[in-house]
Amino acid sequence: MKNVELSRIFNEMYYMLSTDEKARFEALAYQRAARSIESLQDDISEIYEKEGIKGLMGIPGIGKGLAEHIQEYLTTGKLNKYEELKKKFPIDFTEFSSMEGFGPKKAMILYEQLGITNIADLKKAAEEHKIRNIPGFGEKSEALILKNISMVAATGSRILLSTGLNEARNIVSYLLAQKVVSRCEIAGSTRRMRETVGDIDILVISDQPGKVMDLFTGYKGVKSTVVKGESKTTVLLDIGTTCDLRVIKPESFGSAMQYFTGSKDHNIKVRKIAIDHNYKLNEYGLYSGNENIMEGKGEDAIYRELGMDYIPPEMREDRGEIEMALSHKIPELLELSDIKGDLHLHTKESDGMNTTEEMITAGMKKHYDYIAITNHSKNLRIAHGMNDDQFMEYFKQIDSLSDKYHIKILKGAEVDILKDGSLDLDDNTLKSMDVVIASVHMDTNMNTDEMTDRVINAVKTNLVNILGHPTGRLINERQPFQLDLDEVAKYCKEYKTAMEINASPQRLDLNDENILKTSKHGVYYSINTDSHNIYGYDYMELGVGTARRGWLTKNNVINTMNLQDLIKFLKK
DNA sequence: GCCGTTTTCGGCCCGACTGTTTTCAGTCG
Repeated sequence: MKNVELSRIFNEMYYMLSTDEKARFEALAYQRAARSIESLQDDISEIYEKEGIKGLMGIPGIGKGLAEHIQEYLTTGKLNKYEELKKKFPIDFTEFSSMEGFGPKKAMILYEQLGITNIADLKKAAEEHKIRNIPGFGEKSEALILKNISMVAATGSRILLSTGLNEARNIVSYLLAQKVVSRCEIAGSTRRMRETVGDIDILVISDQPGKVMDLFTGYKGVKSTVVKGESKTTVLLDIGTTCDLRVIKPESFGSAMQYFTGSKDHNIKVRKIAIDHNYKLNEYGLYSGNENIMEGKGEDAIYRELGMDYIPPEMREDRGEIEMALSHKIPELLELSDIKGDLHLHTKESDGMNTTEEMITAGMKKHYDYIAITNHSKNLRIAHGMNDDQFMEYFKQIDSLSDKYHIKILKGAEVDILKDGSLDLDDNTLKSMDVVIASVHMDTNMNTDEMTDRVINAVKTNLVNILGHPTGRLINERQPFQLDLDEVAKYCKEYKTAMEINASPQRLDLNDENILKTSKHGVYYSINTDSHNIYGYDYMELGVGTARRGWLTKNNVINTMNLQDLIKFLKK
């Protein structure tokens, strides 16, 4: 996959071009292209092979010029313009970009004056006090450079949504408990339920901004303070991400929520629509001349005033939702409260931590109508997978528990899809179950054709109700399998196999992009937590958030059905 | 370099914070 390389190269070209004021818009074009390619799910070389230059130009932010650059890189392995720029600026901009407060202009000045090309050089020069004498720099910026270099080590990559969401909620509770804020809300990518969080955004209303900021920087999870002002303060948290707190005036709260929820691309487009309506939209309000016509109103009023449907935060990524809102076609998205059961759970019998009864009791606390116990099959020895006899024996135990609890317990398995696409248990065993999840766990290094055939063969057994974590990816840890999801989705639709939206924090698989892609085929989904203990049930909200990012309504999701309809669906 | 219901040129979001300045440039989101 050349996507990562290309987005890194374009990003570096953005920095190099940014050093020249005349080229700043060209630079921005490279940055947009880098972001676009980074978020692209499909392999860019495949797009080029299938559709050529035209296909590349279909990617947002890629025009003729950049498409030709991509073509050059894909066919020759090099990009001339990049090599030329690199000769002129032998600076490691990619490394510098991980450093706060140090952009292309400063990097350029220090390269010209001191020959600094990377963070190690920069650290040495700062320690030797060579930077304070450069015009435009001083003692403070020298100290800040050293501080920010030490923070590069402390700040990891983007953290998982579950981590960010928990910490954001902790901070909100902490601030509300201090009685100096009258309102406190999470914004940013956490509110949009992005699978990873780069920084946490929190907005408050308070008439004592100074006090709020003092309390905030004193929060127990704060490692250090990055910037501190009356309206905005940024801290670095122990969990390895930064958190911005903004104090907002009550009359601007709605527009601030809209503004700071983002995404950036979504906001830029909404703001252009505001301009078309002769308004000016910013974080303080929607202005007609000098009058804020949104004063005191919620963010939904902004969308309505611009002739749009309200757009739920999870959809705000500029992936077509603005056009949908303008034509009043925003779907009624699935809600957490629509979920009537969890269909992927493990117990002590395979690799779970809790007993069957403990898992049942925990499921009842969620007020579910049904749950499915789905332990691993024998192929997965490391997870104590069970063989046919063990499953049949175990199901007797479940039957004996069924009368004791007022919740339907569905008997199932998470059966391995073996290398050739066959399933790891006898057909008769599988036929006796209420729910069969089939997943790939081993032999994952196959090419696209092999893996696609393997998964399709499993679906074609007509014994599979749910395709478990379809791409196998682990966020920040493991790449997805090479798999043609369009082909797989077609067969899932034909054989009434739901695709799983696995809600475990490090999986979220299918992800939003893949849901958008596969839902075109009219396929069903099942949102499951894959819980290995009683606490795992809480991850359902992450799965629902991901489904909402994929624009799903409750009609697409089988575990919103009542028990009767679900059983009918599972019988095919 | 991209883009288009202002469409092949002329725009490209805009305000807060910081440090080095004495009125502003750089960076960030």
